[in-house]
Amino acid sequence: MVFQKRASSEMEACGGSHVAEMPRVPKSARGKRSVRKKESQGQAMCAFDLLATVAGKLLDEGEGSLGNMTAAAGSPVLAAAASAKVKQELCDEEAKNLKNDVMDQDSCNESVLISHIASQRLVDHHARKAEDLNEVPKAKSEAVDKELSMVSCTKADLGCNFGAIADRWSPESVESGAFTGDAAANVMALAAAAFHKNAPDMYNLIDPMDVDVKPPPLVSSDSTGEMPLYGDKIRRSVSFPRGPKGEAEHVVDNREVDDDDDKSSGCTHSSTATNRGFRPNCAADHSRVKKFLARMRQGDLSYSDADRKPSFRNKKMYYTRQRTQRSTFKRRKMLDRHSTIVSEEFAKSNARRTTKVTARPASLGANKGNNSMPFHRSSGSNDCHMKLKIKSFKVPELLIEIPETASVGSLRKTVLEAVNAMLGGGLRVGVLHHGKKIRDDSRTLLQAGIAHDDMLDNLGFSLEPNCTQHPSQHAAAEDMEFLETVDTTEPLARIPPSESSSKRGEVDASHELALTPLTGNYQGNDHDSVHSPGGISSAEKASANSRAIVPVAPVDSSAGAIVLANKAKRSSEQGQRRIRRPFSVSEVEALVLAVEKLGTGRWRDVKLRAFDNAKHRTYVDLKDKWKTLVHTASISPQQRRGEPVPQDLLDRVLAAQSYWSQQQAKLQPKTPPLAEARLLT
DNA sequence: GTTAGGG
DNA sequence: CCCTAAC
Repeated sequence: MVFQKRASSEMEACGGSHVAEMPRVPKSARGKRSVRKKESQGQAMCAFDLLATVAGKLLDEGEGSLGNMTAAAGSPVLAAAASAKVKQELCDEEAKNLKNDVMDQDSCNESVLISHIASQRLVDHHARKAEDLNEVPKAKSEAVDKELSMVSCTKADLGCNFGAIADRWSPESVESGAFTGDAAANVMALAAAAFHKNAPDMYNLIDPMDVDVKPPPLVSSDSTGEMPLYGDKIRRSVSFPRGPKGEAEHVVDNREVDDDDDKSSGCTHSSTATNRGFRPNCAADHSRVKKFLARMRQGDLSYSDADRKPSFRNKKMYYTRQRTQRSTFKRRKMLDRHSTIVSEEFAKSNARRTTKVTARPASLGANKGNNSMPFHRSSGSNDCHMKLKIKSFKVPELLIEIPETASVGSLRKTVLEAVNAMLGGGLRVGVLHHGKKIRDDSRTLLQAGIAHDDMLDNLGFSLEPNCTQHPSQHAAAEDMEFLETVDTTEPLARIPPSESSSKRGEVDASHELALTPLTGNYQGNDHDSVHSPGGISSAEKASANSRAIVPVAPVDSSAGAIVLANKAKRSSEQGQRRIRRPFSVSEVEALVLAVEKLGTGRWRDVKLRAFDNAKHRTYVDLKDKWKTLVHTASISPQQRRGEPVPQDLLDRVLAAQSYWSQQQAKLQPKTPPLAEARLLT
């Protein structure tokens, strides 16, 4: 039941006009999870524009979900009226069939509706707060807090952080920066503006009292589902370098929602912001609101059960549809493991005085659905537009250390500081396609391959530290692999960015490893193959990374990411297939050299010897590559595909293969003789 | 954790 | 590239 409703809601969210079949994206699909495109016919819009669009949407979201609350707060009458209206809406909703609603195209004043909902929430919030103050003293409050701590960082926590962060931006700066400078800067500014406005309310929302134990009727459950900024699952991960402020590292213990596709709790609303030139898709938004309402009724926005009962969550997986059996299985497996980890961590934290838990990018927003922000960008031209729905944003991982004896409040504060430190310098938005980061802003969406159906599930966005200002952070966020394994050992020679993008380049070159022609050691950098249209797949790196560390969703390394919903880690993402990364000639050369030296049965050594730096190449990959090389060398040049491998290299491949095969054969015979001898005796 | 080989 | 059996 629940699932079905959700499913339909999901589609609504994508746009009422959209005809069913919205392939569900495995969470794992990094690039996919965050954004979905609806219709696309022509894309003259370039990636740069896309960023701006996203920024605008982000702002809209903020205004819609929080800004209105501010207004309501200032006017009791308005709030009351809004309250009544919201309730009415809810009632109506009850009686309607969701699917039919999807087709309802007349109602476009979503902003109004949202406003009402927000108002209602605010009213409820204050009412409850007052109530708690009078009737439920500290005892209860503390109990609640405690509970929250167990559940880990809550959504509210993250929300708080964001609010604070946003607070650091001034509206003025936002105004001036909007759409005039660097796309990333614009996005940041807009986001900041949105958050800034809501900062006060956000703080209110995070008030301990706000987390009412008793789920208030209807709109009430929002206490947890409101902020799209938070996660609910604890997860361990890699560390994050100190913040720009030079503060000590922080460790956050937060949870991450196992962003199940069908599970969502957060709710972000969007509102029209015509003054910025953006106009949400009325039909889509309208239905989104309905979906939201429906969810609230179902209590989906609550963090209760699902968050604390892994088993329950797993069960839900059975409802995940449109997924292959295989992926489903994997996913389940992953979740199970994840649960285990979470438990272990809890145990550890209880056992030790100081816990050091790395939190994966908390899924900031509520899980999906509600965070979605379908929007439509209207430009004067008659270009075909793409409709995108950003389900979440990811933020870089944080490492926080805090004594167990610390209070929840201090934890909150610590997290806040960590986030501030990380994001204080600014954010940039990354655009991912098929898991690869698109670094060339000048390319059009069409050129970047972001078009039509394929991108529906392959386009993603991520919030990243602004490397320009905080290189260290960037490194951490974008290339945790390096931090973990390479940074200190590998020669980090910089190579000029090969891209031609005018607006970028500030960031990318930083972690490029030089292709040092050492003796057969392919010192290629992990990013070598990535550039414009397909930057390296941070996703892949992330997945590989997380695989090595935790069975959770991979962190989009390239971006820090607080995915509003991810599970983020990408979480999902573990099941995601790694992106294909064809071997370059230099890599082949290194491989051949290593195999010539070591033989064909020592892939691990080959890896260590020649690809120790290429974190994305596992020894299995090398073995497979050798296999294909041998095959390639055996067929006619006409039958070969892909980047042509120099014939001389292929010849060496055959020679080496032949040589080592013989060696192996020579060793084998030794056994038979013994056997024979045994038989004879 | 590695290897080897099929998919 | 993935997956598994086998070690």
